[in-house]
Amino acid sequence: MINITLPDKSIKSFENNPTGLDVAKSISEGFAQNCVAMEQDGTLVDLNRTITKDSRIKFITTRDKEALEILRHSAAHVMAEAVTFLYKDAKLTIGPVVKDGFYYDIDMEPVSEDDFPKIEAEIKKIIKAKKPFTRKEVSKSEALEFYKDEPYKLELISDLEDGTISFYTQGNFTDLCRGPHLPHTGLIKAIKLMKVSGAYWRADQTKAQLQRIYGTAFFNKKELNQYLHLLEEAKKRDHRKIGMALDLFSFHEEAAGMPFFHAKGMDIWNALLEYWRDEHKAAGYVETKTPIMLDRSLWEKSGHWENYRENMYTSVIDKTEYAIKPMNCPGGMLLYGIKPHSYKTLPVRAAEIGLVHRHELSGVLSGLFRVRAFHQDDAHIFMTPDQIENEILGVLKLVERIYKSFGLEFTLELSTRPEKSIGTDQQWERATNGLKGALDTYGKEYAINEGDGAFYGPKIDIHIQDALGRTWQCGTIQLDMALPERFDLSYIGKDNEKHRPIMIHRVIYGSVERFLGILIEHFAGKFPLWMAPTQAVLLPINDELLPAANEIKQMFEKAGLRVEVDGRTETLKKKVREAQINKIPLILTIGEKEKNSGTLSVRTLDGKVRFGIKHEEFLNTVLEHIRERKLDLEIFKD
RNA sequence: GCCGACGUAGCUCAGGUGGUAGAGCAGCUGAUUCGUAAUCAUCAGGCCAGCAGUUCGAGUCUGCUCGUCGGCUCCA
Repeated sequence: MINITLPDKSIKSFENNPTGLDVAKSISEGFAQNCVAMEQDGTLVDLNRTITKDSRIKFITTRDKEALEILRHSAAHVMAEAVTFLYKDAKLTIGPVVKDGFYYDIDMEPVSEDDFPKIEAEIKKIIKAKKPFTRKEVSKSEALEFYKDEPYKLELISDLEDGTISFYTQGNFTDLCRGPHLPHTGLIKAIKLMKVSGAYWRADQTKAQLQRIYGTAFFNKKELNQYLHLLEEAKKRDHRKIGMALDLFSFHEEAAGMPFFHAKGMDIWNALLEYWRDEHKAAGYVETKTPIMLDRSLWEKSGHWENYRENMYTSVIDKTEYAIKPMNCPGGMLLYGIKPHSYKTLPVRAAEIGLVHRHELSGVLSGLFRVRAFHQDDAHIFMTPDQIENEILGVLKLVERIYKSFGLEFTLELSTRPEKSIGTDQQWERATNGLKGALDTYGKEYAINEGDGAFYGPKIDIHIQDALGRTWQCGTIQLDMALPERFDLSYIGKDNEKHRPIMIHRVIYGSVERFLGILIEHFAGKFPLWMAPTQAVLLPINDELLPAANEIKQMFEKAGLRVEVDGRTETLKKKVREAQINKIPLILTIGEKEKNSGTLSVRTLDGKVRFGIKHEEFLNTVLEHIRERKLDLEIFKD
């Protein structure tokens, strides 16, 4: 007699040892069909495992998050079967589940995406056959014997404990695997191979080059199509494409990884920084600027020469060695050090839009997202220990204001002391508690990454979520216990003694370049009015109206708008079309009627047209919209 | 840096197996003067990323360099 306890605390009893599937079926046939695995006393196992003792069972259905991982893991096995069937010499290595699907690293002849249809056809056959996955536990010696011709598997097995090794078989294909798996291959309703790339065995360049085949799988076609649609949407929004199309920036061979900003790109840039300065001034920051090239001795003092040398550009002039700054902090330390400080004048909040250069590996460069020269919206805050909590709280509030103003949601992560670190236990405790205290007071949920902090202090990372639901780490607040020490910074306390200030580095945009790239994709190039490079374009209906359009342009420019006139002798249709494609928020048409009545017809990017808007009304509405940095594209409401 | 793919007009792309380059859009010029997503015609535009090599002959084949794109963290 076996008693099964279900999550709702109900108990089901069975005469003979049931499988998980039997239990699921006893609930209902329909329910059983949606089950992919189960948790037996908290351990994830196969649904077709026989239950031999009283257990707590929780079923994993296709709706659970774990189910997708199991599905994709099974899909990886199916792909491996297909590949080994088609390529007899292929040697399997590992095939894990990743964020958007799965991959399998295989030692085989190079394949390309052209080979996918062939492999996918084989995969479809395997799925159609509804082959059951069966688990077999084997001894280490059995496993080694089974894989005597598979060097990678032998290496994997040799790292495993005897008694913990299991094989999974579907049809004629067996793979070393911890499991669990789907009941059978037929449950993989939607699978697609995505791409191939090279990868090294154990990510080691000295080892064999493997073929990494990426795929993804879902429980139904609809979800797969949604995922593919998202990828397409992301592709359309690619900031590199939009940046080119809207004439915002470019890259040149003469300076790989270092963006050139065009006039229109600079309009956005300036709008971003103007906003940033407004917020920082209001939050009690001062703005500073330090040189981009500093003497080697400074980098030795800061520790960068020792730890960051391979990423730094250097130059020798007059026998003196300089390094171009990869970070702003050492310069910031010098600024703090130029005069004595008192506890009365702390905290010091010194911001700097610092241009930094880092020699990133050539293969990792990617548009504005990964560059070699970029601006950090840095700030160094120097404070007394009892100011930590309040200062961090202040940064968190500023972060919230700024991200919210772009319509970006965000999440927080606290990273604590890593194994390799400097400082005393007491220092770390005080610093970490300061960050925690601020986070708790702030009140938003946060995750904790134990041991993920920098060697010089704990940190809070801020992840933003864009309009497509993708996440990016931009902001970070790092407490630094090393640099004040290395630069011997101090302040005079109430006791008239010298004390070491606490220092944090923090960025909110992170890299201005990268943040701009994220915003391009977030807004799909349709920037809110206050950021848009060209805010309004005037379209005279015929050449006679061109002088009138130019007059209005001058008036609007005086009022502070970025306005253009499209004075070409083209049809209105064409000029409207191009203005729409260029994503200009306000498309203003001027014909005889408008000229005579001092009005405009206003078309916004949503395609709506409003006629007969007086110049004054237009300016009032638009200037207010800009002043308040509103996000909606529908600028005029009915 | 490593692996793979790619690099042709300002942009998007065609150019089997080698025989000194083509389209659409953009641009110029002309006609059209037009009411909310493409008016018509004409013209011009290229050291085929760069450097070597094979060849009578290279956009096409080979090697190298530069650049771009996708990977290189996810451990059966």
